Amino acid sequence: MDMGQEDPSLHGDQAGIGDGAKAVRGPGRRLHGAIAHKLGMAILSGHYAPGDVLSGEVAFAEELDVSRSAYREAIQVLTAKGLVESRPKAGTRVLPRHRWNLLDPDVLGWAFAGEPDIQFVRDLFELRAIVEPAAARLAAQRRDREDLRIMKDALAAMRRHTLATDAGRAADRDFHNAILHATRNDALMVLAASIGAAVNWTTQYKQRARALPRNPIPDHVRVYDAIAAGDAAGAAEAMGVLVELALEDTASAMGG
Amino acid sequence: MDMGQEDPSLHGDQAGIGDGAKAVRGPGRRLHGAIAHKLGMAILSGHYAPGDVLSGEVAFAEELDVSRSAYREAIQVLTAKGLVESRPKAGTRVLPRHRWNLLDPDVLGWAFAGEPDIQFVRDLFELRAIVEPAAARLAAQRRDREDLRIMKDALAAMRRHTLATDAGRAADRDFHNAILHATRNDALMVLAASIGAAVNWTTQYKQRARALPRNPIPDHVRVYDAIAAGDAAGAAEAMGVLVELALEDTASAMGG
DNA sequence: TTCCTGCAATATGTCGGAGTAATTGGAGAA
DNA sequence: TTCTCCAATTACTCCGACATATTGCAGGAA
Repeated sequence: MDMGQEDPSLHGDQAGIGDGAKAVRGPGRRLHGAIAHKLGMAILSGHYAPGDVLSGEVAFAEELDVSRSAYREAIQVLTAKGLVESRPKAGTRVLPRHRWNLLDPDVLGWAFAGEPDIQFVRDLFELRAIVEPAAARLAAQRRDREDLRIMKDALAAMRRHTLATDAGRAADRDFHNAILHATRNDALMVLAASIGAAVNWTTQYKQRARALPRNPIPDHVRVYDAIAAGDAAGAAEAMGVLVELALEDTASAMGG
Repeated sequence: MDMGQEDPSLHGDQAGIGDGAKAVRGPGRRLHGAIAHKLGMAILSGHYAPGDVLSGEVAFAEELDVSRSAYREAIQVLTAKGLVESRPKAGTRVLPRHRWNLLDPDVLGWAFAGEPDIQFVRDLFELRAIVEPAAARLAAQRRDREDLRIMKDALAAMRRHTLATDAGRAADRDFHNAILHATRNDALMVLAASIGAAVNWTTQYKQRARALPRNPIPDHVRVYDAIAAGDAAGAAEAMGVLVELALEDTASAMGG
């Protein structure tokens, strides 16, 4: 998924997408992947609107200074994610938004790479507020001893490092992932992991905007205790509180 | 799982992925799309297991009787959906299941193309049972007059045609889509639409397995009435009943 | 022996050009 | 005006060559 680590140098957002393509290409990232990344961000950021055509294969590939092969492979990636559609004689057009695979990890990453759309962030939090408490409920019913051990360890790590550090945020992810794993539901795991990764990206904003407004540990402990006790309703409610808090913090940090 | 190396001499109707590629290619479907479709189904059906390598670009492309370009574009599609990963010198390997974008519409389609995995179907229904009632709750709070009109029309069409006909099923989809649209949440819309499309695919089994075990219209009406009345809790509960019923029908039809 | 360094083999990645197929839009006829 | 057909444009496919990166082995040092 690779949520980004975008190259700050490409923020020169002139009229043309052209040139600078190779500058985006990080180590280990293939050329067509870089092109897809660039075009995906350009579409998600609104630089290209639905209905716009990406002027001809040859012209565009030449403008980006890459071969048609690399350009076409990038387009296949975008097509696979429902962002564009190519037809002979018509060119490749940006599809209407409702065709986009908004829950695709890469698409989410592109959406949050630039200035994320406020409404979309709210939608995601709303979905999270639906899914995560339900996940906690299932986890409370299905967790085993091993699940609880992992959660406990993650909680301890969170206490040690706090959410201000990378290690602390990693522990936070581990905790939530352990809950998802305890649901024994692959679809739920994939969904929550995608949303969580994208939304946690906004946590960086939150941390940057102001000091931690509240100690999140007690809320996490409450979730853990409910899951450990097998209290389904309690786990769902405690997790609901957690998501609600995250929403408030993010909203205030983004000026909502 | 050893599908990788095949003796090129046996060109009969072996279980190999090779040949027949062009036969799959329907009108309007591009060659690389057909390849991706074929390989995607082969992976989702377990023909290739996670960790298996798709033996060399050149060899595989030749086996499929397509050019390397077409094969590579297909691989990019699968890569974009998290099914495989290609590295120089190492080949393209099937990724572990937790990396797959299970909620991608195409991936869902491939998963349900053959014999869908029972556990996965249950996971999806569980997720549906979480998401759809929540969607109905939001719809009850946010619907406008236009939304209600569309739902009403769809309901009338369902009554006329019944779920045994294509027109009836289309009306059913319209009804549920109208509810999703009324939530004003794009992420929720995309998610529920994907799951619904995949799960409704199993409806075909259901219809084939036995006659409609129960008239679904009254349950739909109950959902509509609650949404129209702005009764959030009632809408969620009524929708929960609807999903539960669909689960029971599908489970019994699949030999659960 | 064990570990590290460097070289070479191999498969993926990228390139550019040639040829095919399909859709579109207009010319021409009814 | 409407329909049919043709031709131009564009994406699609194929091919052969080169670039690049990773792997694994060979050889030397500790």
